Amino acid sequence: MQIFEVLADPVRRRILELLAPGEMASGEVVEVIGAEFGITQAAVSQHLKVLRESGFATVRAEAQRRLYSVDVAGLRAVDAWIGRFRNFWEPKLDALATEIARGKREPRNAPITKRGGKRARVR
Amino acid sequence: MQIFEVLADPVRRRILELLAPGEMASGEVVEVIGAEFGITQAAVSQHLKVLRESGFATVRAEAQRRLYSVDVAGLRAVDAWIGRFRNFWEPKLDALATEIARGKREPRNAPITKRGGKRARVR
DNA sequence: CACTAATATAAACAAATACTTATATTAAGA
DNA sequence: TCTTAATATAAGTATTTGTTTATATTAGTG
Repeated sequence: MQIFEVLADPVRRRILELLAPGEMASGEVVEVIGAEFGITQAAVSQHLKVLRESGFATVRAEAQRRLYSVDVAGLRAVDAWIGRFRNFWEPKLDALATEIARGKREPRNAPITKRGGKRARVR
Repeated sequence: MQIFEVLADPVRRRILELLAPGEMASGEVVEVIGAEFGITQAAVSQHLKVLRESGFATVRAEAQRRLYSVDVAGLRAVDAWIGRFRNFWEPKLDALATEIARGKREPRNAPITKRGGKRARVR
């Protein structure tokens, strides 16, 4: 399953939120998710499997219990894709945008001459 | 459609990549996506509709053409959700991490004494 | 106005997937 | 070893959704 499809399901996103503070046993996840979404243990277990196999969660055994934790691999991959668009709302990091930002800052430093307004850069 | 489901489709993700450099006519998108994925104009048009209605793209008309652009709303929303986990792989932003970062900056200002190298901060 | 170009929409269908119930696995405890 | 606890897996089903073909819309052109 593709990483973006993994996050497409609200139950799986919620499970990741539950795991965020620290590891959690399958049973505890079943309780919370069961209460919130009204689905069975089997369904939750299948979601946990998806999270495991797609790099969003890891498990360790402790007796019969399975303790799940967040695996950053999947989340980082998603973040990396989004990151290619981040300069759209955070132009600071872009080289060109740095120049633009400097241009925008000029009016602040320049003495007020004749109401420059928007028509700077008249060639 | 939920924002994460929007990104779950590889065609829609690719369309957003195509729009990233700047606006693009529907027809151009159809050409590229059609070549890459082998789907029809109708299919692409429906994907564009999804992107529109979910806040990932905007359109403006120019004669019969529809020029699509990236809308950051959707992407920001996704980024915000991911952001809640970012401290897993970028602990810098954390309050505690800020202090650590300040500590790391010290050697830059401090005069070179005895080949500081990596072992500063020996308490 | 008839025709073409560019795009969107409708209807129908097939594949994917999130669920269910039922059962299997694995470990601890009497 | 029998039983219980905790979790996973199997099989079946219904819903969702991405696609296609066919048609509708909207704007320019002869």
